[in-house]
This record gives sequence, C-alpha cells and structure tokens, in this order.
Amino acid sequence: MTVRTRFAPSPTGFLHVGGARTALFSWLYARKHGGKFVLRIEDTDLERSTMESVNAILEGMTWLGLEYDEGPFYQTKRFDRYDEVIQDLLERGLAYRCNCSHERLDKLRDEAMKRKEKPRYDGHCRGIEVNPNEPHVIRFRNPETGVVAVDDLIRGRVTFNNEELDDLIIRRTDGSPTYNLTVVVDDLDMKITHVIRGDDHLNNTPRQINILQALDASPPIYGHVPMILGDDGARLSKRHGAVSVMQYREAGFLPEALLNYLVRLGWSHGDQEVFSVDEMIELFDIDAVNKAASSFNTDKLLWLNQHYIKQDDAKRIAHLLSPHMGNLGIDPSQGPDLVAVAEAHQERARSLVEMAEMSAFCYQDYEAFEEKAAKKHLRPAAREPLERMRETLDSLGEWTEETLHAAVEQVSADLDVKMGKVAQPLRVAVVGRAASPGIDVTLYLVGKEASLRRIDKALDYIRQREANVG
RNA sequence: GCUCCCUUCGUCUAGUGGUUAGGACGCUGGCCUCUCACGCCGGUAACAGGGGUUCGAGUCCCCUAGGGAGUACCA
Repeated sequence: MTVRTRFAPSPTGFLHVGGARTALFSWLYARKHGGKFVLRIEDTDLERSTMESVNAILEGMTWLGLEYDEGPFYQTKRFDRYDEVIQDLLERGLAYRCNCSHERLDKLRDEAMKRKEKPRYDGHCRGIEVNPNEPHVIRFRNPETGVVAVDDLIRGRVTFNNEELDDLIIRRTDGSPTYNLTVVVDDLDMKITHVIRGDDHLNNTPRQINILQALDASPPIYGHVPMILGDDGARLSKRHGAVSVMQYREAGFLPEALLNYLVRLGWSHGDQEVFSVDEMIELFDIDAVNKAASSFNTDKLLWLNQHYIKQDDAKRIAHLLSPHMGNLGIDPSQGPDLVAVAEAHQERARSLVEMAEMSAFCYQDYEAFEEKAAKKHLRPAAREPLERMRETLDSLGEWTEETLHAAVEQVSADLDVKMGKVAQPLRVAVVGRAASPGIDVTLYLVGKEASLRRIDKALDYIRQREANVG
C-alpha cells in the first residue's frame, strides 16, 4: 500500500500558519514514506469560496516548497459524483429526504438546550415519504446505537457514542453536497490512506466513518494535529490576527526558517532545533506530534530566521534582499555590490527587512544623526580624529578594506588613542548611528566620495556644537 | 448546556515509575571587541490543584479547575 496524504483547504481566505503546518505535516508524512501528496480544494461553499483564495493558497504552498503530486482537485467539479453516491445511499435506504422547516429545527435545538442535552435532529422524516419534487434536503441515516472508535495517530483511541450523533444533512435544498459527504467520497476516490488534518475536525470523524461504512469502505488512518495559538495565547484565526504565510515573506522571513519553525511547533526530535528540509523528511515522526495546542512565538522564529540568513549563501540573500531595498526606495544597482552589502550584514539582521534598513546607508545619505549616537561620539574631542581621518582618506591611494583598516589604525596610532576613539566618531559620521559592520567594510561600502561628504557633515555638526557651547 | 480533546520554565519542548526535571527562544551577568551583531562561558524560570495506586509518581488511575474544538442547509 503506498501512502497517500492530502491537504484540503477551503478557499475562503489565505494560507495561514496553522494550515501551513498541517500541510507541512501531511507533506512530510507522504515524503517520508515515499508516498503521494494530493491537493484538493474544498470549495463546496459557493458563497464564500473565491478564486483569489485559491491563488493565495497555491502561492503560499509554492513559497514554502510544499509541492503536491496530484491536484489541485476542485470539489465543485465533482458534483455529479457526489450525486451518484447520494442517490445510491438513498436507494439503499441509508439516506432519506427531509423537509423539516428551519423553524422546526430551531425549536428542536432550543428545547434540547433547555433540557441540557446536546442538540440533535430527532429523525422526524426518517419514516416519512417526502415528495422529491418539493424542496428538501437529504440526510444520512446515522446508526442509533453502538460506538465509533477512531484510532488516531496522534490522539490514540477516541470513541464516540452514536447516540451523540444525528442524521446530518448531506445534500442541501439547492442540491449541493455538504462537507462531511464530499470529504468522505473524495478521500475514498483519491485513495487517501492517511488523513492528517487540524483537530477541529476530530468531532467530524465519527460521522465520516459512519458514512464510509455505509459505503462499504474502510476508513483511512487519521491524525489530528493540534491548533496553533497566537503570541498572546489566544486563538490564531482569521478573525484574531491570523496572518498569511505570504506576510512572513513580506516581513523578510526565509521560507526555510518558517518551515523549520513550524515543524518544531508541536513536534520535536530530542534536543534538535535546526532541521533542513531533508532532515525533516528523514526524522519526522507523526507519533511524536504533541496533543496540545501551541503558541506561536515570533522571537524564536526571528532567531531561526537569523540563523538561516547567517548560514546562507550571500548571493541568494542579496537576491532575496533586493525587493526589500526597493521597498525603501533604493535601487541596489546604484551603489555598492548588493552581495557585499548583504554579506556584511548577514550576522546582524534577523530579517531581510531589518537588513534592508540597516544597510540603506550604503546607498543613500542618512537624513539626520541618531541623537544619542551624535551626542556621545560627535563631541569636540572627536574633531581632531575626524579631521585626520578625512585627510588620510582623501589622500588614500586604493580604497580597499585593507587600506581602510590600515588608515584607521594609523590615525589611532598617530593620535595615541584606542581605535574606538577614532572608529566610533567615524562610524557615526558615515552611517549616522553607532552601529554598523566593521569600520573598514563600512567605509569600503559607502565609498570615498560619500564618506568624505558625510565626514564633513559630522565636522560641521561638531563645530556648531562648539560654537553653541562657546 | 452537552459531547470530544488538551494541561512540564513567559514561549517551543525533552522526559514513557527511581533525573540535581534536560535543551532551545526570551530575559540576564561575563568574555571577545572599533560599535552592533555573531561566537563562547554562566544565571533566571516549570511538572495546574487535590486524591489514590506504588517502596517510589512529571510519568499510571480518579476528581476538580483552566483552556480548546464541535454542537450549521460553513468547512
């Protein structure tokens, strides 16, 4: 038996992290077992499904690298097949027509609640012949007794009493099939062996198993993965700040960082924190997935992101960084080589957005000195070092990291001060703030012309300060 | 309300009857150092509560509390 898993989102919004992790687990399971991963779009809710959502989901999966082997299959294209199954169920007496009004149903529910019971359909139409030409729904005839056991890969054995279940609607008045019917038919037709999905579906499972049994089919193996909660521990949902995985790309995250973060949320392999995709496939074990929901922690994601930025090839980072520079209104082709700029900042940035911001000085003059930095480093005592540096740099033959490093060392030695006394004022002069890569690289990237111009600006600032005091 | 699920540091987790309850993020002290960052060394902090079972319980059972899901002609 070859393993076949699936991801079956409903296209009513973007792909958020919860869905992405479910997809990841399902994908990993298929990859690990040399199986197939199927993508199915559950768009039977015609009101809420949109093509934009389909595209957003596809885009998210592509970005993360969760490629599917089959699909996407659209349920709206399979209505004939569902009708066929419903018809069969009807003929075999396993489903029946029902024309109970909404009013009656509402009343039933209210009364049950009043009696402190679980609201369920009372089977009113079970024995009644409803005219097929009148508006009606079709309900599945659920067994009235016995138990349904789900041997879940993650939860273990979970049992439900059939008495708790009721005759669910499998076809609406408008003739469209409902979720619990379509999943069952699709998983069956698509020969899905392992259903790995969010645990919000755990309660649906016994109903689906009952339908499967009515169809003389044996159920797949289920694995219900826990939910993901937000940073604040509150539910991460569309309504409460759930964000699209694509927003993580915009925020400057690498897909491998998000994937790594997601795989460690609810799953672990000893003390290992960093997993390449290949390692995930090799080591992933659905039995080791946690039962409890976990909270999303952006700080840890940032840490992983920094790890991957640091480790990655500077060329690739530069390539990914480029659009973020663009967002800042910078054209990286007008200035130093972006690869060199990226390399200089790889160990400093937690995200590509941060990297873009901290390396903007390589391409454009800062607007103003950071106040604290200027106050501390651009004081009268810094005037002489800066003047000397300006002189030295102006007459520097070759503008390389080596010559620049030597220049700063030379000035420090001449003045008989520690390197910091020269490098820090110089850094603030050239960058506008007190933090940047090594002073030699910084100067190299900024270039001679801009460096001298900015040093002059800093000297002006110092002179003005001296004048104010004097 | 009812049914089902869940519960180890702030967060992600290790742990499968005997551990000084381990790791990671964060926070924090230090080292390195031209700054920031990286790196390295150290610190902080947890078994939800109560009953059992057992020589022994974070680990097994029960109860309580708290959280979550479902309870739709949504998926």
